[in-house]
Amino acid sequence: MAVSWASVAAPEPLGGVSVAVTAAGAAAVAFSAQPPDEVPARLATAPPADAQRTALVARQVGEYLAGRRRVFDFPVDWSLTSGPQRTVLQALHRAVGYGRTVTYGELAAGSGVYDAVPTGERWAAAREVGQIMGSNPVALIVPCHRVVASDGLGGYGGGYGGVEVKRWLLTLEGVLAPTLDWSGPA
DNA sequence: TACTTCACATTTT
DNA sequence: AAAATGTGAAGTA
Repeated sequence: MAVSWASVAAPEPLGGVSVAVTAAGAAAVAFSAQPPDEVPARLATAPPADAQRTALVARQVGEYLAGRRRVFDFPVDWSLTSGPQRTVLQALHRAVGYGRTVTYGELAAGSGVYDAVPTGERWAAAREVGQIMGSNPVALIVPCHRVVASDGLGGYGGGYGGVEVKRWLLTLEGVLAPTLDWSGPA
């Protein structure tokens, strides 16, 4: 296969994280310690990353999950995204740092993609942003977990248990107060 | 404050 | 064709 997978062990609700790395950067993330059997066709033809970079990505992600890293130095391979999705995700990646959050509506406005949408229909933009987050191929690195609903947590992909992951990540970053069952990244 | 209803584009069943 | 979706804002009690 053409991509290198950086697998990282992770605490509690995650279990593990795998990152697909191409020569351009991190292209996809899966919430499992074992890389998926199949990869998007786009990645199968992408130029592979050298072992050096793959190791770098694995190390930084590991440090982040351990609470010892706040920013990722490696670039993101946006080839799996397109159109408005790419615009929104890039806006998020650029504007929302560690320990910060934005609401779906704010991200929609900040990305500039929905400027033409009348104020009275902001909900539509917010919902579409939600869709984009849910289909974000580079979760974690593009911090889709830092996007919350205007009144609370909002949802998270990965089905039912997904929200648990979101909570864990936000607690890790100090956005949420630790809950009673919070055991920390270690 | 808490709960209900509406707005509506895509995607999945 | 029908239902659900990572929302937001306004209206009701």
